[in-house]
Amino acid sequence: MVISRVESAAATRRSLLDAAAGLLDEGGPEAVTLREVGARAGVSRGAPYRHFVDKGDLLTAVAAEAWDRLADRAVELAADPLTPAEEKLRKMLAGLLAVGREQPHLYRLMHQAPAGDEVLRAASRSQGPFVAVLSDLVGEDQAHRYGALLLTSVHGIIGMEASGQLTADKWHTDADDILTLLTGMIGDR
Amino acid sequence: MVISRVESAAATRRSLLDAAAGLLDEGGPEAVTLREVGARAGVSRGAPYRHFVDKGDLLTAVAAEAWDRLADRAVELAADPLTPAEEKLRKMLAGLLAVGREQPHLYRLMHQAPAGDEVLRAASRSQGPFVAVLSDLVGEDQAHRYGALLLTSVHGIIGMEASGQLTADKWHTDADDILTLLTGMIGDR
DNA sequence: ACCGATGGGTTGACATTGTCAACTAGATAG
DNA sequence: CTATCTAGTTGACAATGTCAACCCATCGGT
Repeated sequence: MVISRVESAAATRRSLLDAAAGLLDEGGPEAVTLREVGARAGVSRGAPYRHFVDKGDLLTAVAAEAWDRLADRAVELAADPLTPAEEKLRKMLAGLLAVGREQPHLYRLMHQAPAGDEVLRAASRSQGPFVAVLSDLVGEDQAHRYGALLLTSVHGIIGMEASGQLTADKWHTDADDILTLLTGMIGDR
Repeated sequence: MVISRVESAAATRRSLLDAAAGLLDEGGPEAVTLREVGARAGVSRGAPYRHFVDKGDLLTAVAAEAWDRLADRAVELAADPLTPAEEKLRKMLAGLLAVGREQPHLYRLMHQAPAGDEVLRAASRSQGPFVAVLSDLVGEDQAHRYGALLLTSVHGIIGMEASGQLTADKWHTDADDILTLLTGMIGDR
């Protein structure tokens, strides 16, 4: 197999993104240095500048890809005719929760303020399927409102859990309990 | 007025904290360099090390002070016998929202994960009055659950608002609307 | 088959920054 | 009055993001 120039360049770009994401997961934002990213990708410290305008641009791309993965799963889920709407909703929210818990640094990066255009577009892509599922549950006219309520709530749960402010001993509750409380209140509508 | 050595040291510490908070507000985390903090406080770049173990410790102190200010207001509010419970609740949540909107960098710092002991203690101090107010509204047995729900929701609203993901044109709603939706649902209990 | 151009990659260099060690000097205790 | 303590300063150093100059393999046109 012969690799063309553009193919090898694309491969390097992929390696850089993976290296940055890996370092972020393992050591947090501090651990993501362009030198280490380059080394892990098998190139030198200056190579990233051939693919990203600066470090921030690289991190933006990492965040956008993470949002895209979530959006892909949301689209996939929404299109599935077999699973009931409630389960779709639960799985979508669980996907967010999973990222927040298993890749907290990546999750923080995805919400870094203010998000660039690329990130916002990727993040918005999951809105369609999300609202569609909610329409089946609470009606089309209220879907957006409840969607916003659910998303912000889950985001808040993840954030406060990560910072150690939401603990079972202090609040006599936990993330799952809050979510059932919330979805229960919505279900009553 | 004669100033003793400890008094001047305490004054320097105050200046350092104010300088760091000011730089954070004005230019974000990037703008907070120990050299600039020192300059703004009228001392040199090494002076902060006489009051804080390192840069992180200084920022932790800034965050803890911000939480303490909120807690002071919460205690004050809860003790006021004139205002009704609903208004107390609204004002407490509004206080959080105000910090998130007017001092977004400070707000992010306050939730930086994982929070140190000092920050957690300061943040927890407002829990008592907050839950107390909620007890008047939803009963003592449910106060903690609804408290956690409200806090996480507000936190999520602030975060998604700050990152530009919660906009009126995308969700046909806004922070206030979500909050009234939420408090309305709670009021029905 | 040659050749100039293009663009990915490397390396040297520099400014910024956090941090430490050695040092100074003014206040304080005895 | 002296010894001590300690807030504060300064020089130095390593790490890091970034730019400029350079190298060279590939590719399109002739």
